[in-house]
Amino acid sequence: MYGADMNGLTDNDVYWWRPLDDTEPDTRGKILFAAYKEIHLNGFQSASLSHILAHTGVTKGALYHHFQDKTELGYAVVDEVIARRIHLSFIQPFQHFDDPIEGFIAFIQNAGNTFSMTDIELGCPLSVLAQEMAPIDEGFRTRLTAIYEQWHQSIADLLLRAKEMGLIIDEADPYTMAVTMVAIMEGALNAAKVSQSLDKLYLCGQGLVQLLQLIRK
Amino acid sequence: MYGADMNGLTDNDVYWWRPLDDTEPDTRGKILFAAYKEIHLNGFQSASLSHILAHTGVTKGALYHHFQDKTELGYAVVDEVIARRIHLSFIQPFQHFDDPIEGFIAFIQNAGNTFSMTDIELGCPLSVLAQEMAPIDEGFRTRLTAIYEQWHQSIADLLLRAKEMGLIIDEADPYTMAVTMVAIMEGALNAAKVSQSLDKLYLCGQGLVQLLQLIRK
DNA sequence: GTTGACATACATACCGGTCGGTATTATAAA
DNA sequence: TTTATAATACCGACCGGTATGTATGTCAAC
Repeated sequence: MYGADMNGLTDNDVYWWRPLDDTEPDTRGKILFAAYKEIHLNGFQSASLSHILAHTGVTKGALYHHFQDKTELGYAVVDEVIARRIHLSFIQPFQHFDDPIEGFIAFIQNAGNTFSMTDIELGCPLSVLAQEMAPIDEGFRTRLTAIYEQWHQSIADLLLRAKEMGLIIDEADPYTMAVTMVAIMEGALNAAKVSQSLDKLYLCGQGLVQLLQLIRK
Repeated sequence: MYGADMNGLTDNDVYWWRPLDDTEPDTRGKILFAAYKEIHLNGFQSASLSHILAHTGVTKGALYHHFQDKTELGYAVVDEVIARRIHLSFIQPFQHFDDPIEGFIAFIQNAGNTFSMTDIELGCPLSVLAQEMAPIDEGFRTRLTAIYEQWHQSIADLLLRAKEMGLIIDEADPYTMAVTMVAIMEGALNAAKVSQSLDKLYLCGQGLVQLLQLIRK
């Protein structure tokens, strides 16, 4: 869902949101993206600054010039990389469907193709960080909660539109369904990650589509 | 769902499956349970053997007498603590419902009461370990996959029984629905953990109950 | 007197973080 | 246009602390 080529962005440029000319060294950006990958693979606590530096060729002095400490680097990864990826892959696309339910179903059915195997192996970075850091660092927790809330709200908005168009049954509460559907998507990615295959992801996709069809009028 | 007093077991004895007399020192068991708690809180990689030893009063020599290394200790925690907790809380109860669907719904509606705040804060230990270790250690991954597979299968069995009893619609495939429903339960716990409240858990519970009622005949 | 169940002291490696120094660029007075 | 000054960007050796893991010793039981 935040696949390697989604939205025309690749792993190497998805985190840029301001134009850069070639001469600009952009040490900060290099650190940020290397940190994102290291954290995605190892989690925040086990992420090694030495590894990040080794992968970038940047020195420790440069890192501590741009970031106060490891925690602030982690916060920056959440704010500037993860939040943006989730927004681009899961929030923005849902705002432009003509038929909300049809669009949602098509999105889910297409989702399986948008994943690289790396995505499956490493799972959703939002979920990974949330599981690890939510209980032990309030700064991470509030940031991650805000991202989830945006996600829930965007799906709820979509279902509300569907309801106003008379497309879904009255018993389906948009926000309740939105939270449930996000849970399915995250649970699906988790299951795929553990089993290291797409099978469980497809099954959850089918289950989610079936849920959408069941609440359809 | 693996709440503090679930199945009449508490955090302090849920991991015992063989009787012990009072004189038996059971150093291994003490290490095992302390390691479980440390791993549940910090994850495996950040779990500190020194912390575990400090909490138990056991020495390093004893630890390395009973376990080859940290990884083997982690495997033992999965095999002997986590697998058992999941089985007791999520698998065993589902095998004794007279009416599968009614029993399932009652289980979900009651689930909110069985959680302690610690459960919410720390999340599902199965999910936590899976997210962290699946991509980087095959021994963990296979063990955790096996637990998930049992869980999926037990729900699928329940839904198959329901189908044979003519309780659910033909379009509902038991295994597909089972995987989806486990995804909802895990996603729900994750959402509750991040938001540090039961609200999202209840919403997902409602969503799951609604799904069950929609596939009902 | 051999084995199992520990206890203690130590070895080694890596961790995040600091700090004095330097190269480059920007600003602006002379 | 030159030159003084200041801020920014970066370098890398070093530090204290903690991590896992090991080597050796003790001691009770059979």
